[in-house]
Amino acid sequence: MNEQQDRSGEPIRTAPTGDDGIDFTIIELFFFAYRDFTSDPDQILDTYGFGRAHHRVVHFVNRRPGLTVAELLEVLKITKQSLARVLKQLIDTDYIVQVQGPRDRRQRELYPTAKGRSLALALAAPQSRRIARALAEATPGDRAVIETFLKGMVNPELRPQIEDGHRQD
Amino acid sequence: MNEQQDRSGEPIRTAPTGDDGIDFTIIELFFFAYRDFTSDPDQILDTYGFGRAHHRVVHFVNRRPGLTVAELLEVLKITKQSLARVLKQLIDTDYIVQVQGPRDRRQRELYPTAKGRSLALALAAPQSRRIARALAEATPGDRAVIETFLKGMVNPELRPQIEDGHRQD
DNA sequence: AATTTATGTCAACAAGACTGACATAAATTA
DNA sequence: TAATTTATGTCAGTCTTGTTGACATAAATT
Repeated sequence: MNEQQDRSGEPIRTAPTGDDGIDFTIIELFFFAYRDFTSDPDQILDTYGFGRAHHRVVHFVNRRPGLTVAELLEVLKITKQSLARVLKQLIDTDYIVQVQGPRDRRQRELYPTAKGRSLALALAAPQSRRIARALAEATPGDRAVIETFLKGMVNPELRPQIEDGHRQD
Repeated sequence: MNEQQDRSGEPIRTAPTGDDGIDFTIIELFFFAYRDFTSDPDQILDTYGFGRAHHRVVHFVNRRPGLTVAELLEVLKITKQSLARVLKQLIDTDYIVQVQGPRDRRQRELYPTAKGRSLALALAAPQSRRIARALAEATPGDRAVIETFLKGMVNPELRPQIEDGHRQD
């Protein structure tokens, strides 16, 4: 907050130099990469009348079969009202089923049906292909670098949640 | 579309095995990484009464000062009506100025003001810090691996557009 | 002079997030 | 047992950011 307005409104005609120490290259690559990464499943979802929100739900229910509504909300970091609409649709159309929790009967465990599993895989397939293409020339060591980088981008508190070991208790 | 419903509705209680060849690990890491990556600027934007759409506009106008409305639409891949709302706000509040195109006077070249440059840097700073943290243990070679990976995730047609050389014509 | 192009604007709509309020059943606590 | 808390569901309204379609204007091109 320094080189601010004198009497301002003046257009700045030069691009940021890099003296500011901002990593614009990766910031921008990350934006474009993620946008295209999500565009593959978006196209498929369209043909089902579903949106990105449905995708997320189907994805996590498939990855962690039996998670409860509360756990799903925790992972997605959305409100239950937001979840309710899409979850209801997915249940009504037999992609997901609810099972009353065995220990705690207030809980609803969420499971994919065969149809739901199938959809989840269909949505993941082009994303996985895109990743494979991006890794085509990479060595196994490169893969580890990328995973470490991506994990390092996640908020530290959330990292335990995303470990591959999230299913054994 | 095969292992579909018999009389279905049956919950599938097992997680996908990996036999399907889907790269769930990176798919999921990418989701969490991007979400947290965008959460930093989102918080700042809130205090300005701006949203993510404003961020994108401010970012690209700063990165490519003097781009035209049509070029901005092309980069963002949104409609002009979507852009209009947020661009108008940014112009009205003196973050961005329009300059009549010198060659073609129908065009509007977009430039940041000092205020706009300053906002763009403020929004990019925490993202850049997050990236630096994620790269903390990485070697210079690792950085190249990550850039190559991210670029490989972008649709091939768009890659020329995002090259660092996008400013010289 | 007629047409095309770059931009702007009006209106309506949709997805997916939000808040706040209230309902129900089951578990927990006093 | 009675009271409270918890897990889930639902109703209603709002906001941001995307969409389509239609039309207006000025400048460039044919």
